[in-house]
Amino acid sequence: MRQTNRPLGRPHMSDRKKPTKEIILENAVKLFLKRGYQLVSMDDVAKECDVTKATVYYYYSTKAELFTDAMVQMMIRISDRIKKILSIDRPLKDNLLEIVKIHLRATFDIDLKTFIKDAKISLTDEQMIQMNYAEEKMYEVIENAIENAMNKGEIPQGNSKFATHAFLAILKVGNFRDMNNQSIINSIDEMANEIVNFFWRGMKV
Amino acid sequence: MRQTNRPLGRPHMSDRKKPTKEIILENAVKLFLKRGYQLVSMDDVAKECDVTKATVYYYYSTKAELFTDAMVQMMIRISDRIKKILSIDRPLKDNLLEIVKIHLRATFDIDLKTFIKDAKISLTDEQMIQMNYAEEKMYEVIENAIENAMNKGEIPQGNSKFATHAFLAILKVGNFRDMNNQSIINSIDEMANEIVNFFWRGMKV
Amino acid sequence: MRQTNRPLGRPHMSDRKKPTKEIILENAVKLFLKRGYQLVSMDDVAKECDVTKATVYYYYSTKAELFTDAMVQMMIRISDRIKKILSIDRPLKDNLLEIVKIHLRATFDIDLKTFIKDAKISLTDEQMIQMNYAEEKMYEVIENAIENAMNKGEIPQGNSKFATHAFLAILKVGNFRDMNNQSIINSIDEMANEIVNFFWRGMKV
Amino acid sequence: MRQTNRPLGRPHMSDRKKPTKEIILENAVKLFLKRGYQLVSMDDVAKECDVTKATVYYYYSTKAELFTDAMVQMMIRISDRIKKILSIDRPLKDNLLEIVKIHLRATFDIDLKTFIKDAKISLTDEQMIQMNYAEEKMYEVIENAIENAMNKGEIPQGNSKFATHAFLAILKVGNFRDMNNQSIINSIDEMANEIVNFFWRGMKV
DNA sequence: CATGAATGAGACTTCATTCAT
DNA sequence: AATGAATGAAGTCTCATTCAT
Repeated sequence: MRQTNRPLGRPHMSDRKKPTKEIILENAVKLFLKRGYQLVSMDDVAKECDVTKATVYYYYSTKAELFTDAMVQMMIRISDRIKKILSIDRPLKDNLLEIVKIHLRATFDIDLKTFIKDAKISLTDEQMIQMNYAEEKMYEVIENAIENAMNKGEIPQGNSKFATHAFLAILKVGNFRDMNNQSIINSIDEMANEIVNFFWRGMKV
Repeated sequence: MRQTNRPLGRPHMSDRKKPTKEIILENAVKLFLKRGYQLVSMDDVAKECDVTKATVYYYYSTKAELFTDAMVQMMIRISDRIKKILSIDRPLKDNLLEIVKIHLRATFDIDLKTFIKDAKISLTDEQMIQMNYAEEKMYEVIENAIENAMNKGEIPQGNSKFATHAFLAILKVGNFRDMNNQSIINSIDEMANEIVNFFWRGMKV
Repeated sequence: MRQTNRPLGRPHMSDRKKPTKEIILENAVKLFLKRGYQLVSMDDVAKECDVTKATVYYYYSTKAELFTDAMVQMMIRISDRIKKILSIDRPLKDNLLEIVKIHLRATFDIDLKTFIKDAKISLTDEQMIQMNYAEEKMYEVIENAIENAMNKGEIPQGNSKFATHAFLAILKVGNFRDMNNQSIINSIDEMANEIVNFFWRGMKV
Repeated sequence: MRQTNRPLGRPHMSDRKKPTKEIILENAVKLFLKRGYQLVSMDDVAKECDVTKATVYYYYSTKAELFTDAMVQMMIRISDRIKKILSIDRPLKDNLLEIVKIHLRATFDIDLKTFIKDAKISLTDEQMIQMNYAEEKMYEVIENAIENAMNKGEIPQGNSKFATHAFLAILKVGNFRDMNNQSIINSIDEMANEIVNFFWRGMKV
């Protein structure tokens, strides 16, 4: 007779322990996004993962490397999400609206440039290149969609790079909170509309 | 710590011109803007001012206090500059263009929110309030100008707060640099025009 | 006609400002007794006196000197008080009882030796000698009274130095407070009696 | 900071015998007893143990924690020693005499209250509680022995707490040294006798 | 694969003291 | 007589990193 209580067959995904390296990376992403490079110590990461600092160093030989990996991985994930939305075949404006809404619902909002500057002195050139590359890729996804729309005549021809960054910039208006932690417009849907409409009007001749 | 053999005590009044406190504040602003809160040590500030750390502490009893004072002072200076430009009696669009041009010529560009988050855990509530207040004042200057223009019919009535932050957001597109440190549009004047036009179109019905 | 509101005659004692040096000394005594040598800074003393640190240094060229003066002055005051009580012509036991009661009512209780050790490394030999001298004088007052009583036959002949220190030691039992800040005996009078009786019995053959 | 060029990381296990934590605690006890809380720096402790400051912090995350642990451990050791002596089955007076002799031979003598006050502002409530608890336990050992003797009729019934603290107080007379570092009674045995006899007489009706 | 132990460098802060006015 | 400004030395604590096991 079987003695153990383990169910028959392959264990559920959740039962199998995730590789430690992944655990570390995920927690690192979370912590870095919340507090920034300087305010996260390797000890913090270790504690969050329930391993020792030495274990973190076993997988990532410097904090800068962990940061780079964490950021790149995050940017890739963001790129993928955006790409997925933009691949839906409907007017660009609808897709952008969707992106804005998702962004507004997300809990974090950082300014990549200021954010990375915090880590810059610790990063090697190679690491900077990796991050920059991932960053550009992220922008390209949107840029391509805009160029597409321009070619299709959805929006007038123009500087797609400028458009991309203008879009990303206005996106952040949605994250603004005043002294009393109040947003400019309370409803997320209304805010999203306002943002996309503003952008859309800006793009027109 | 300083290595020179400058004697203890107060130096002859004659050889210093500006009050030490001012010198410290100015250098602090400069350093904080360049590197952010965490990456500037009180020693850095002291060295930059050619005084000892203890002297810095004589005037500012904590780093957080120095930071707060530095930021508030900077925001007040920015407010004043913007106010001065906006007080010129000509179409708002022209004034905004001027602001954009000046901003693009300035060397620094920081994201206030991300920037302050870096210092947040060290700041007292009182200090946060001071900074928030100075920040709001800064926004109000632009907001008032926009409301004015709305009332005059220069631009359609609308959410002036949203407009203000949209303007400040797009402003930053001008500071974007890609992997190769290239701006999206090379000429400052062209970029300024693009930015203001984009904003202006976005504001229209 | 007189214009001022100052009353005729010599001004009240309170109106005349006490010499700064005295103010400093008094506050120093107070602070040192409360916190000990190390935990009182010259700044603390200055603040307490509403003068600047430099003023304190004007009168006392080092912290050690201020401490020494403060302690000596305090010990002299204590000697005087004890002397006054002991000079009353009644049984020694009654006088001791009075001393105990007064001591128990006082707010401070320090162990001189431990207390001075805290300052020792900063004190010059000369300063140590001054303090030791004042300390011995303090003990002598009691010692003399005990010797007197021995000569008068009030108590048996014996080692008067031992007796003095035994008395001072048991005195401190009255200051003991347990974890919950409770004294061993609640009523001061009862405690004083217990102490003196214990001492008195101890002195008997 | 240590100047030697000892390589980073953990040294070979072989060349160290006692666990580092123990070494640190022992040296801390020694130093704190000699100089008190304020006058012992973490660097002092580190140097005494021939490790770096960082190592001390590896085991004790604050100076207050190290102090607390050191004091508690010391009080426990004292309790144990006293308990051992008092457990010998002979007249209480003989046991007390033994305790006094051992105490007089020991090199240190501190006033716990004054001693702890020096550290108090740095201690957490929890740490104060730990120390108070250890202190009370120490007193209880003697108190119990006294109560026992009272029950056996060796000494008259009375306030055992008062008796305990009276004993500990007179004990300190033996540690008194005058200006010239002279004890009141030169021979330790004589002094011990004098002390115990004084206490014993004091206890009698 | 993972960890416990150790370290060097550097951060913030305090403080007794000095000196020109 | 009093003070504001400045300093050097030291103290507590943090942290990225290393290494033997």
